Amino acid sequence: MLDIRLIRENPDFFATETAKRNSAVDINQVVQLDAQRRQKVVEVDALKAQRNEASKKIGQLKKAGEDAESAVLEMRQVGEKIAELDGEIRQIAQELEELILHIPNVAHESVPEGQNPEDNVVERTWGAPVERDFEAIDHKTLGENLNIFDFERGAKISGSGFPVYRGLGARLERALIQWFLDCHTQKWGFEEVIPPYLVNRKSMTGTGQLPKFAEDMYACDKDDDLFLIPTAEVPVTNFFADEILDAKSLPQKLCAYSACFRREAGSYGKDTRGLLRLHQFNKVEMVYFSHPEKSWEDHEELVGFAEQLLQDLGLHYRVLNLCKGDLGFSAAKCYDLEVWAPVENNWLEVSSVSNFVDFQARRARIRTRIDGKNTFAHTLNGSGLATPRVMVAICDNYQQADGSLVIPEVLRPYMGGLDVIRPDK
RNA sequence: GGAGGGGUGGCCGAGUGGUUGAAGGCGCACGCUUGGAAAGCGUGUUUACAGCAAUGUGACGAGGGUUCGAAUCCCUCUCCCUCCUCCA
Repeated sequence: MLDIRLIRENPDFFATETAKRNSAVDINQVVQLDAQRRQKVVEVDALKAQRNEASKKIGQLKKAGEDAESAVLEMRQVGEKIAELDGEIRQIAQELEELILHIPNVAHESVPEGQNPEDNVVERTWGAPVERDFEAIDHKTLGENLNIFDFERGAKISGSGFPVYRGLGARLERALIQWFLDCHTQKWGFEEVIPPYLVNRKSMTGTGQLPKFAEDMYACDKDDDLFLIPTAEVPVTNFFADEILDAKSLPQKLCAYSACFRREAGSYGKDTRGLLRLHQFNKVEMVYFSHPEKSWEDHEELVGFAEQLLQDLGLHYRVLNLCKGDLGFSAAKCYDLEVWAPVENNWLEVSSVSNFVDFQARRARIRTRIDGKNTFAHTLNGSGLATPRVMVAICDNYQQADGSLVIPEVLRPYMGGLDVIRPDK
């Protein structure tokens, strides 16, 4: 959520910047509603001041046993006027809030201009494509041959987009998750949390999934008003909602494994093969609660952690600085990490590392006290990492001519020392 | 699911219709005291909105109602605790 005071001071800037991010919200209307609301507040505050004073006098009169009837009658009328104005203010405020909740964040100055994915800027590339002398097969075929994925049974149980990992595939998936978590907690100082997978409406609004993106989420029965999390970002960022964090404790670094659930409405038929786009997948998420003056440094550090994972896996990847038009709703800046999948002949997004500055913090009321003043903290997060496309990249890069799959070295301790998965197993 | 109890400031805790934004305590900050510290003493210490400011208004889990006036009375919801029931 943007600061209404800033919008009020510089409406043109916000109109231009939010338009670049495909916002449909009319900033003019926002400014007008805000002015209306404030004008009525001033009006009603004056009436309330009058009433408070009169009430005090009435109390004194009654205590002294004197007649206060005329003042009571007069105040009854003032009370009615106050109720009327309060109602109008509430309605305007609601309308205003609804609009503001739909306005995207404003991008940082280092974010490239642009509307399309082609306008994203490649910041750097690491590694190089594998070289080999045989025709590699796609991960779906490879995985089914090796009996490590079962897409048909997943579809039977739940539908397409719900894969089953089986046997050594299940173990490999678990190895990835555990190795990710161990890096975060043992090497980089994150505290691990295991959050709820169902969250309430307030939490979904706090991180910016609601109200705008309701159709992207699985929702439970209306009576419960609970939503399946699309990412651990939601429960973990809301961990400190409504709290005031000690500035000395920042950045607070939390990480979490969770299953993630996404309806992927509107992307039917896109990347449907195998593990490329799923309704349920596994991800380890990193979340930072940062000092407002340090969040940009922290953002670079965070993307570094995600990159380190890919480097340790020996996977060729690139880092994109997303342009304004491609940036997620809540982010002020976002790096996407894309891993090279040679069989797909494509770059696959495996991580998004975002700085939301105070956008989520204002919605979720996550604050910190700086020089005696309460200020919104900055929130950041990054995938570290989402497993499915990493698994695709491993399949694409680590398969051998005989149809076996070599286990990346860092994962072998988590596989009981196993170094290769063979078709006969 | 049934019965009961409770949500007040950073924390504990008083307060059942009228200068109570809130006693008292703890904690914290600053000052005095000290060679230094502790103790002691003094002062200060919630937050949002409007305003250049003085100041005004709102907020005692949330929302609604009664009243000239609500932390205090009524209704709905929510969360926590205890007991019973049920269950991995």
